[in-house]
Amino acid sequence: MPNMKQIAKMARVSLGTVSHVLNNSAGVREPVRMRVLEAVRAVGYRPNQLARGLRRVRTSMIGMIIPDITNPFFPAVVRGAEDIAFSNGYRLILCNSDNHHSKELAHLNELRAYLPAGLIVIPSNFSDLTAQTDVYRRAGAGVVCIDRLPTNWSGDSVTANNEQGAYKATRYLIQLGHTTLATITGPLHLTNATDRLCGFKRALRGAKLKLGPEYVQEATFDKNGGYSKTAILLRLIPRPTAIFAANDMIALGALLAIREAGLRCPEDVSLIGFDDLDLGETTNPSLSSVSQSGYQLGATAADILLSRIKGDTGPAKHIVLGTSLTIRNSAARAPEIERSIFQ
Amino acid sequence: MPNMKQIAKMARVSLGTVSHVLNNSAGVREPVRMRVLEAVRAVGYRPNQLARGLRRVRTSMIGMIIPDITNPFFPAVVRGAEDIAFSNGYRLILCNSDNHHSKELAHLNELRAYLPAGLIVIPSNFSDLTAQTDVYRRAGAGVVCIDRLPTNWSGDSVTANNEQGAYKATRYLIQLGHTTLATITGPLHLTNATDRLCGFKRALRGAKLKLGPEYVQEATFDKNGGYSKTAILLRLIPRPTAIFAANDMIALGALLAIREAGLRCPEDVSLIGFDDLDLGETTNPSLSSVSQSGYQLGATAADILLSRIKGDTGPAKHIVLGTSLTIRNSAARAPEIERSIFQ
DNA sequence: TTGTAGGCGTTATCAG
DNA sequence: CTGATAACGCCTACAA
Repeated sequence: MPNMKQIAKMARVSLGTVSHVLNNSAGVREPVRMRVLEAVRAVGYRPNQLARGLRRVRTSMIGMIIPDITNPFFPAVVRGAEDIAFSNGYRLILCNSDNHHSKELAHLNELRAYLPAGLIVIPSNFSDLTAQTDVYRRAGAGVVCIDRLPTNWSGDSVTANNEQGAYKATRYLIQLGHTTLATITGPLHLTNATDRLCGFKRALRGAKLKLGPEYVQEATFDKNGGYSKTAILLRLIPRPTAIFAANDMIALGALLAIREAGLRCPEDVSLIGFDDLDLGETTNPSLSSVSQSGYQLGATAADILLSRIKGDTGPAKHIVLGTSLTIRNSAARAPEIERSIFQ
Repeated sequence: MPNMKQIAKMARVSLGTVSHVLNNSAGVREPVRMRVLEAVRAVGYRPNQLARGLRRVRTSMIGMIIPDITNPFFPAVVRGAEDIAFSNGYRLILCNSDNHHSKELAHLNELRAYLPAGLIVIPSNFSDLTAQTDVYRRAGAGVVCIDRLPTNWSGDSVTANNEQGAYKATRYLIQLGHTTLATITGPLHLTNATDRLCGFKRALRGAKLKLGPEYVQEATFDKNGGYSKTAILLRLIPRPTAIFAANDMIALGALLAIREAGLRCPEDVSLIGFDDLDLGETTNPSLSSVSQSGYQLGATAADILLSRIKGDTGPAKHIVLGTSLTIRNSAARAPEIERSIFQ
């Protein structure tokens, strides 16, 4: 690996001059500048990022901590962040927390040793991000929290408008004539789960519909969670004719449970998910879902982080991205009986 | 950020001693050792990875270059690699090449500046990895190539047994009574695509079945590719009664095309994919597919890389992972007519 | 067994 | 505008 000294010798200038042309840190005479650039090109020289980082006390790396890249919603988020980071000369160090706060903490601690310019994190369950990233903020590194927020988070954040998305979905179900609704929420210590529940409830209130607490089931954000809670919901009397699932994985499990109970979706039970994952297009029936852009989530977070890195010290930004309803075939008009009896 | 000097002062020893206990590079008396460790714990000291890397001319980072994290097969690969890397103290720098060799090259060049201990790469289309990673190998960094191999690759590699997987799938279709088969391959400059085609052909030869070249369609590894090529296949006379798709995304497109042609899967056309993605469980009909473990692919690559980093200088390893057939509902016995006419 | 000092490749400060 | 020179934090001969 060539280094600055060699470039300096080739260009017959001093070490300092090379540094100056590389960083535009001083006006260097054009002919000299060209000589240096020529040498750089000739040997394919690249500044050693370790030496640079050591000296500047900051690298061009961004730590990204997510629960699990294997969860179908997160790859797009990572991709969005990587695209923006890459095109600005930053690289992503990817870490999986498995939704476990102790693993998240381990990553947080070990990442510090690389002096990253900043962090983008989707907090784990029971994350104590606010306290744990204090070291970073004190060191001048930005921390952007996305998708869901830990309690007391007051730093930069990017989230989808979960409340609004859930509201849209629920209102759509109501407009289809459903009056006995149910929802399967995510873990309610996660803000995105509670926000979606709020949206669901607001739509119900708006339609003056009431429902007992047993029609709200809390589950993990996965297929199993959706499956087991749906089984419970389908045994209730009156049986719900429409279910709002807090994400598509839950909806997938719900679909399975509906089928196993000998019922049909959407004829007997309508279903709407959240996230609008690709797999929703190919299920049977295809899944109606609240659409949010994971890519945008990641890209926006990277944008904010870069602005912080460039020196923006303004107040915390809280970006909330819009959602839209993708209508496919998993929700239909309420069964006749329901409509005639209750309306 | 505390540094070694502070630890040395706290433990009342010299800087060198601290380094020795941290690296076990010299026998340090137990009481002194304890004093140092105590100080380390007290302030949460972590060796600065940049300084360490600069000095050692090698970091604990592994560069991972993949086509696109958004492709549903790759997250598992990344996860497998990350798990093994993490538990050995290594971190992953993730890069997306978008299957473009120039972007791959850019990543290759820029990653060098971080002095990664090694590289794990899924080569892009028309990759010239062999030449481009020469610098790395000369610098003593390992490079492991996975999933598909560029031409002339002679270094470490981990791939699935694509030929065998395709053979199993095709033989299964033949055993179901199909005699007019077709396949949609991936881009044939990719080794995994050609290997799968070879397996398909071997099974045909084994059953003494012949088929014209128009029954082999080359497509990109995605839904669109599968859709358009299936449309072509379905217009052939005699129409194929079974299609082996080189991956699940292609199969998904095929499913769509079959449905649009007014045909039923599997009654009119049987279908088998490759990769066994999660989404295959929820399609209608659910997708039979050749199963390969992306996680294992990534984890094995990381294992090999770590052994190289630890000094293994043995001959290149070529690990080939097994495949299995996951049977669901997209393939059925050949239609009666076909069986009676041709058998 | 412990301590000392040089240098890894940069950047930044400060003379000239 | 250009060129020495001193850190940055760590590792490793080598000396004690």
